Amino acid sequence: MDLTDLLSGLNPHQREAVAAKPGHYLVLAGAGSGKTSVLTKRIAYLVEAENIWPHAILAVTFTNKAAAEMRLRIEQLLTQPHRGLWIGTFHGLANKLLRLHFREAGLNESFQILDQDDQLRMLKRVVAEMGLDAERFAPKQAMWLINAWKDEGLRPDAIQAGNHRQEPIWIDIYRAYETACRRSSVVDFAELLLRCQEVLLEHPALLAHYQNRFSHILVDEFQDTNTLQYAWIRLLAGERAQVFVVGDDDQSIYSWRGARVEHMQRFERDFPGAKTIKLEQNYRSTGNILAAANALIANNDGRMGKALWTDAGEGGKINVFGAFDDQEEARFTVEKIQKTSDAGEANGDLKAHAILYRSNAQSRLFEEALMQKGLPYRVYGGLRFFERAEIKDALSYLRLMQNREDDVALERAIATPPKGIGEKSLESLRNRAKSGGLSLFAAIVEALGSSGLSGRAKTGATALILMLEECTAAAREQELGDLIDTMLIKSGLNTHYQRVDRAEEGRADNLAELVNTARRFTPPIADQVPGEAPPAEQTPLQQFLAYAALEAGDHQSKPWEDSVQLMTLHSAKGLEFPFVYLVGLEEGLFPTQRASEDGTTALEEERRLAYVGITRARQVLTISHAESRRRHGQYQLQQPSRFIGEIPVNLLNQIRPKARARPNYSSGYGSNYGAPRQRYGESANMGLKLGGRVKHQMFGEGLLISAEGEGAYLRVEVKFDSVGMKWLQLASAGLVAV
DNA sequence: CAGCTAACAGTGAGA
DNA sequence: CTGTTAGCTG
Repeated sequence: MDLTDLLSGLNPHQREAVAAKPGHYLVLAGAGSGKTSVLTKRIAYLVEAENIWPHAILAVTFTNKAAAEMRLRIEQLLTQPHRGLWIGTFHGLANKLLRLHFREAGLNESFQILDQDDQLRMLKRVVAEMGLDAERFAPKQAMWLINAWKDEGLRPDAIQAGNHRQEPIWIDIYRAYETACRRSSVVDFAELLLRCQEVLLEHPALLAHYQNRFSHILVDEFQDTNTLQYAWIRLLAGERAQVFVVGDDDQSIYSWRGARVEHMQRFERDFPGAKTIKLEQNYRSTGNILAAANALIANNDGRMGKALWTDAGEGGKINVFGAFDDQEEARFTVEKIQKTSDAGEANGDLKAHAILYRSNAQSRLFEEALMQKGLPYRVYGGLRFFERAEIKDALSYLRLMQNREDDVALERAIATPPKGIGEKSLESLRNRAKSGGLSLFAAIVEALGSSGLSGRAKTGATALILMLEECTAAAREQELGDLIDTMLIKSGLNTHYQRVDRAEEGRADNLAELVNTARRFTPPIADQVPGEAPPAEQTPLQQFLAYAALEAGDHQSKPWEDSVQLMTLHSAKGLEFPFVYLVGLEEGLFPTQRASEDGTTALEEERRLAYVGITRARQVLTISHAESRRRHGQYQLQQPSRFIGEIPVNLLNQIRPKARARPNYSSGYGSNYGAPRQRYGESANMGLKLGGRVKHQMFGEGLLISAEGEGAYLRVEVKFDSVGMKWLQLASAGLVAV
């Protein structure tokens, strides 16, 4: 592709970013502003116009999906082969580096990657082996702490040096976990990055090599980088590389995962001479939707500042529907989808509709309503292919073929299919391993030699060892797919899951699908840089295992189908839909109770989440809330979310359920002469105010605690001096202010 | 070892 | 209320 093609069709700001002069750049890219396009064209521009060698470019993303998309688009843009160009996720690239330099990193050549489930199992064992009470020292919390520490780049000793508020025992758990991982030759996700960082710091020659190699580093979704990832970028960049990052501080919704939006503000300081380019023209949504998004996010402090605009016209207003309860909300939403779809507005296209909610639990009612109407739908979330139990069982055997020391895999293999090695035998084996500082596998071998196992367990253990030997031998002769097939038969997994498989679970099918996936699997091509030693050969099995760990597969089991899309706001980030239904906008739900209690920072992240939700919509945005909702089994009265109130009323189109007279809550503005400007959800309150004293004919005097609902439905909670808390229907309670 | 029952928790999820 | 898990029983 030639240069003019590359730059044509770009707006001035996009062009400025794509064809930027040498230097560091922070591209502040609003939702729908053509961010991915700018990033990929920047890379193409560097190669085609600036004659930068592809192998001098490093592009980092957070998800495999983003990396794959970028790779594809670059292939289309470049005229020359892009071999040597490193595009990948932080973890994928760290894995690549560690495989190349496993010796320097102090790792076994066939080290395996632990996913979250493996990590938790590992920690359960560590906590148990330390003789700690798993109630008080919950492995889950240990996992959370350890990951948070690693994300901050902290090893156990460094934590002790600094000040932290955790009991020292957690650090001991961290230390014991590290020992266990080292003994098993396994690394968790955070470890990939941390170890990578350390190996570069400890080997100046290696660091210099990569700093020399990469003259250009590009980062996508920069607002999501955690401390370690940012440090990694700075380290690799060194003094020489030009760094080009793209992000949106208003879409930072992962602080709970360690992401630090502050990196955006720090960028100009840490990378001297860095320039900021703002992309504010939006190519996705109508004007009203953008106006709503801008108004909402303006309530956050400390933003870098950015306002989306479009030349595409205003579009319709934002629909707001206040349902009587959660079921009505679901019914309404589904009916609206059906109507829109039938009316041809959406071309009968169901996948043009997305129902977005704050938490996964909310999907149920919508699923039920969709099912009732016979509309196909797809729910994002849940287990992914490589996370399914039967797949993880199979992967455990494969991991053992590569690395017998992999204790997590071995425990899993011992458990399924059952081998007569019960909890008692396992316990003695674990003890043997612990006291001897051995891996579990070594402990089994030793126990067999010294007749440390009883009859049935002995038979099972011998069979397992033999089976692994046979499979390992087969691995030398067979193709990956056949090899997995062989393993599934020899391990008894096939028979086991054919027997255990219940209708609809399709576990046996999944195992067959694993074989298919392996047959289709093409290992990534090792990029050989001219004048450098070829990278060490990895077996296809090893590469497949790394792939399975790093790319857990699609979230939904059913493939492509025209269906309504259901997902959380978090997983909607980066997507867009013509028709978006933002549901459950209620205080306590969105923003969550927790966020409201935690204060401004947490609330602002919720607001950014709402901003992400609004900006997913291309044509029509419908927001809904229910006045009453079943939560944890009981009906609770809900107030509309403050976020609805933050959208100017003139952008809203109030929808009222038919056949039921309902108060008109947004018309207070104007008709209610002299009243203070009303926000959505507020209503006149007969001189009563929250926190004030009130009097009831029967209950006497009390304190007005809270109010929910609207107009005729307005209910108040009063703490009476004599009878305690009561909920009252304001219209009929006859309360008077004292 | 598998299947059942009781107890419990209940925000989000990338690699 | 519901889905998950730990622990017990057959």
